[in-house]
Amino acid sequence: MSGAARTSPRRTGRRPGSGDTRSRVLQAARTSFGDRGFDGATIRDVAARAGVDPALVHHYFGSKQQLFLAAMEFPLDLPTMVPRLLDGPRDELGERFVRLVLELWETPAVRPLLLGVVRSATTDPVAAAMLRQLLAEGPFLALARAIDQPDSALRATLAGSQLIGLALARYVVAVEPLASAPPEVLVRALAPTLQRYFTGDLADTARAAGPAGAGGAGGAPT
Amino acid sequence: MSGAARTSPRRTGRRPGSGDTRSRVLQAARTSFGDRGFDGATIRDVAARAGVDPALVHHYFGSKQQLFLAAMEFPLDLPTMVPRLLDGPRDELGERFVRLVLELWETPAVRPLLLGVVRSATTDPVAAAMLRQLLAEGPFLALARAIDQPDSALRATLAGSQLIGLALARYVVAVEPLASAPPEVLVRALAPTLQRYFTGDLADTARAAGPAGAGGAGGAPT
DNA sequence: CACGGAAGTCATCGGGCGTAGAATTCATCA
DNA sequence: TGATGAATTCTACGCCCGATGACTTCCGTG
Repeated sequence: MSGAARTSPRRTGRRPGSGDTRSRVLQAARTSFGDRGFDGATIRDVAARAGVDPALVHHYFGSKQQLFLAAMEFPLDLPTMVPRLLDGPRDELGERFVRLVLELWETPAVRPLLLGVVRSATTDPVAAAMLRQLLAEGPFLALARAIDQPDSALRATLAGSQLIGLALARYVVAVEPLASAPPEVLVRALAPTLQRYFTGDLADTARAAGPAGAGGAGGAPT
Repeated sequence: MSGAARTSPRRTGRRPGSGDTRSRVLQAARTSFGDRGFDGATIRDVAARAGVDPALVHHYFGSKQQLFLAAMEFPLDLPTMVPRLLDGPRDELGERFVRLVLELWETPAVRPLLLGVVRSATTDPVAAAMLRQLLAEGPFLALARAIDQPDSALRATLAGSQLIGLALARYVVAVEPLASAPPEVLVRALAPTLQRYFTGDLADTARAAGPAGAGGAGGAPT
């Protein structure tokens, strides 16, 4: 009754770790941040999903913020992405771009990442900065710059607004029938919009294709 | 020393209320939810902004959820809004719609409300349902239905995706130069997009205006 | 003037959070 | 073999949250 030395339930200390613990934690963090956003996710939940003690998460990543940064750092290879988008008929550029973005969102390994950034960006300043940079300095701007048109910065953010809106409506809020529409339908529906934002006349109100450039477009002329 | 009846610092109980306390709490809730979203906002913060005890907020609204519902219930008069949008040249409909939405966002009394819904919708299910309903059953659908075109539900959500994306990029994340662009520039830039989503050919990929309807559009056919 | 209900405050409970540090076990290498 | 450091767990601190209930003060009504 007093000793209980042999069957002591003291199960502390290191267990024969499987070795991939750190990446399991990272993966758990991605899905947790993706499901709940930065504020909603908790270190305890991440640890539970990874089958690990919460303190271990801290041991590896230091703080919740650093865990978020480590988990959301996605492998977008821009230097090879942009040339591939520019390769092909210029008037199919919008179509190629929409298709690429949709493919990214439909990729199971990538979606939680994007979800995490979008879900967090509405309340967390760090995540907001990440999204801001993605839309204003990422592939959107690179693409807009590669095209010989004025107002490339404005064009990039216009394209970004349409695609982030699509993502929000389709993947975050799940508005029907947008959420269930086949990707190819969306490509056909969105391609002309993107095409126009990148290469079209922004002052054209569609009904009267008047002389281009009249009034121009405000914002930073880049 | 013992009595202290007259100058007793016991300042509890009701104060000669100014009468508009309840609406002050509501207003504080709007700005708090608008700034931080549902999860980020706290009843204590709302009470502090209203200069009131936190328990009073409960006394009035019961729970945080009910407070949110009461604060976000905005006065959008759809029955008079939709006819006004339909009144005028049909090929300027996109332009009128963009202008109306921008005016709403630029109205100081309305912006915190919209901000609150958008900021909360990415993580809170109730807010997500509100946004879903706004995009799929609100003015967007009413407008799309009023136009004699197939796939009105899909058209409505496409228009919604562009405008919610604009809101997210311009007002929530503040992507430049989109955030500082004059409204009129955005009207000109976005009007053709909305016009096409409502009245155009969704299967048209812009470069080849082939026979309409080929392939149609998926999702619910209404 | 009595009184009941509304307005308002206070104190507190129970719970979840991020973070920290000590303790323990395992693997490796001199 | 002995020691050293990394991997892992336990325990706990301090904080803030939403919610509750008792209490006090004011006001309108009869």
